[in-house]
Amino acid sequence: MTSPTSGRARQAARNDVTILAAAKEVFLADKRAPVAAVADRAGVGISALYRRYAGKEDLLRKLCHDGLRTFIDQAEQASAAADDWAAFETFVHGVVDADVHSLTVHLAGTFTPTDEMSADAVRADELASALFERARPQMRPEAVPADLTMLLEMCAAVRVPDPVRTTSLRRRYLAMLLDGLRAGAALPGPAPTWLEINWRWLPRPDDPAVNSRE
Amino acid sequence: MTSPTSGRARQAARNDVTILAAAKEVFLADKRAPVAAVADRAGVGISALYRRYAGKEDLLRKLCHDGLRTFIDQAEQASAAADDWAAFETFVHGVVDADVHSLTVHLAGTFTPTDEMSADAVRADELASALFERARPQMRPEAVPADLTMLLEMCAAVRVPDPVRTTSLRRRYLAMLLDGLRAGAALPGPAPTWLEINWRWLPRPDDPAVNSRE
DNA sequence: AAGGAACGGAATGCTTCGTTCCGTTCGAAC
DNA sequence: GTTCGAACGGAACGAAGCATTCCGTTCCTT
Repeated sequence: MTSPTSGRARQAARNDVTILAAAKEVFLADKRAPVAAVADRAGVGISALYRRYAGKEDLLRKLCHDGLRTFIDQAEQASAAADDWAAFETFVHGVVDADVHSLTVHLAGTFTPTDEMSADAVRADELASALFERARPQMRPEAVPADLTMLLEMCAAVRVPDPVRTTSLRRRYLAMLLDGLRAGAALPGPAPTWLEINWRWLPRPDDPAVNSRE
Repeated sequence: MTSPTSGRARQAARNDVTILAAAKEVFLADKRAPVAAVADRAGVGISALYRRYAGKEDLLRKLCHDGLRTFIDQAEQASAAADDWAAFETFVHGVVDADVHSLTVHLAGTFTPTDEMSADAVRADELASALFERARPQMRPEAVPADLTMLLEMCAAVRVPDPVRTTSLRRRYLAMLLDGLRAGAALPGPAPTWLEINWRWLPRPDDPAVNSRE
């Protein structure tokens, strides 16, 4: 009962992860993709999906929350490293490789977050900031934790049709960014504010011109 | 006749640029925005728009081509600088500030390009590569011209609701990227190929899972 | 005063998509 | 072997969104 090794229940359990994986792929490629695309990608019917989730928003929320948890896991694991810069680098690599940023940030605004998600978001922020602060002595002086979000955003923008190459290329440009984060002349302009970083999560002020709908 | 300073014709001429500017703003924020959003932003009716363009695709094409020409202009102007790195930096700054990259790359695939556009695209590529090669001696050895496209892509990913701040923040991260482009340890993985850079322009192979529809 | 270029915006028809519904399948229990 | 029902597949439905068209109005121009 707890672990059916065959039969219908087993297949259903397998579908649980298949659907989630398909959803991740599909919505990573296009956050406005139709639900049917997820079912197609998973090789199941639409009803298999609606049996598990109350609606599209529910699925999106689940996906995003999972991403947030992965983010937290990566941060906690990386925190164990003794070397400050190595801990930071391990963390960032983990987040970029898992494409967690797209999941948590690009999907923002497509659903209303639960209280638990908000709490996790705060915790994720704390962990990431702590990691950042540890590595900060080795960075240029104007760097702030909010920069991390933007760096991740920039890495997420690197995308080619082949997922493997996407990961590889992201590593390439992440290396450049981290080198750029460490040294060089003074950066122009003020650092990003908390509001600028988190605007996607804010309640929609019905400003169609400013709120990107992509 | 050639330059009416008042009256209806004058207003119409003004609308020409107003509509184009509105379209730029709107499609920059959301490449899948409805045509009506452009008219609203421009403060005109829909017919004012359809009087000027045969359809949405026509408008998109015009917008993208204008962006391409701006790109070429920036490259030609920057080429005049004597210092190789300064020329490259001026060029990149110009392109990033004008948000030309979004126009030319993010809009790719939303219309079928004209022959003239294709020719301009080749020319743009040549100019940019030439600028890149001039500055290359001051870069890390693995850097290739295709990296430039990716750097611009990454800068374009930096976006906050306020356009002014967006420009400012892009400058901030562009500075980091350029510092990262100049020195540091070896970059991981192979450089991007031409195909990886230009896949958005290729004819759609009807692969909904790979082709992002955003 | 007439004519018409330019326009505003409602109306139209089509496409896309989320969700529901119903008939089918097939492992499990007896 | 037969029955029961959880899990499905996928067509059908209805709501929205959107590109484009159409028609009545405005107001320069002559």
